[in-house]
Amino acid sequence: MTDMQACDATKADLAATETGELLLQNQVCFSLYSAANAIVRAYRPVLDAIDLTYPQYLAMLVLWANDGINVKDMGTQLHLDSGTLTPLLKRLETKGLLDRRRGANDERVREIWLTQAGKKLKEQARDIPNTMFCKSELPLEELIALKATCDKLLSKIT
Amino acid sequence: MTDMQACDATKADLAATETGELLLQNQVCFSLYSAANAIVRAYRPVLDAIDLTYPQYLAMLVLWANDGINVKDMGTQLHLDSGTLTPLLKRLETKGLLDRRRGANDERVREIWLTQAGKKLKEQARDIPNTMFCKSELPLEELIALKATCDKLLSKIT
DNA sequence: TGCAACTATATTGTGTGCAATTTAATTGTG
DNA sequence: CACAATTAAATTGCACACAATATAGTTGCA
Repeated sequence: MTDMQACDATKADLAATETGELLLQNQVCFSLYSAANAIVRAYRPVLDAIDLTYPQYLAMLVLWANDGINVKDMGTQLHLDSGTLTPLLKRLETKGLLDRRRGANDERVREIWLTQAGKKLKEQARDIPNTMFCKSELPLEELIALKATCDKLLSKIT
Repeated sequence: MTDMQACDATKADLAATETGELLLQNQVCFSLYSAANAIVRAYRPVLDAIDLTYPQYLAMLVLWANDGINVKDMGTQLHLDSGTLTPLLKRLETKGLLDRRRGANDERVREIWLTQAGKKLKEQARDIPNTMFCKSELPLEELIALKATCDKLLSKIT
């Protein structure tokens, strides 16, 4: 009743042939993909004020809550790997927001530490969540439900 | 009661200071962004079988329903611009799936026409929507609600 | 009709995402 | 203790997204 309920062959065949599953209009994933792109676009003017991209802002969120975290643990939180994070963190280092230090015990590990400028930026970011909330113009309950479904979907397909 | 309900200053201040809005765990947008990335990853092994990326697959969906569409109209449907679509369509042309013809009436317009191989690929893609539906392991109703909220969000922030 | 405004596409440059591979350091095991 | 297996980052290569700009081609209107 839970796992396979969605994969009943008869249901699936009916859906594919009669409701046009190969139409863009019927693709949940496309809606999610488009909404995610739109979110990054909507953040842009807001984040321009503090000279961050959206992924850079996410990395800063992690650091503001976990100063000194290493690349692997940041990657676990952000669902991103070193191929994405290493150059991103180098750019934030160039901006003077953080330092990338080798771990004292384990030379393989790269610890990411906020600079004073990096810590200070948190104050300027204080209003961003509410600004974006207002941009969405969606009821809080609907956003909460959206987050719950996205989190569930992520855990299922990862 | 509708537009500004979310932006009440007192509510917002409370939320920011007391519930930690600058925490990754409380970011709806981050969940959406991560789920969208995960979707592209989940499509990869499925689409490898027909040698398409996820954005290329979306472009093919548009073409299978609108053969001969131009770049601008495809961009409207996909919420993507020529900066993204021109190189993507060139890659699909190189694969032999489509032709890029100049419009007969208007030389500025680029019409995209499926080749025989491009049309034939639709048969091989027939099962993909259901395969992905099964991967998600989410009830149909929840996916429908997810799509509705994403579509609403997209229209609000665009 | 001339030509400025507009439109469709293409190009350039920057920053992701991510698979695959490489490099260097650490750990487990005989 | 040697050394294969493992691990953390970094690197490489490719394909997006998208802002900004460039290039043609078309249209409107004085």
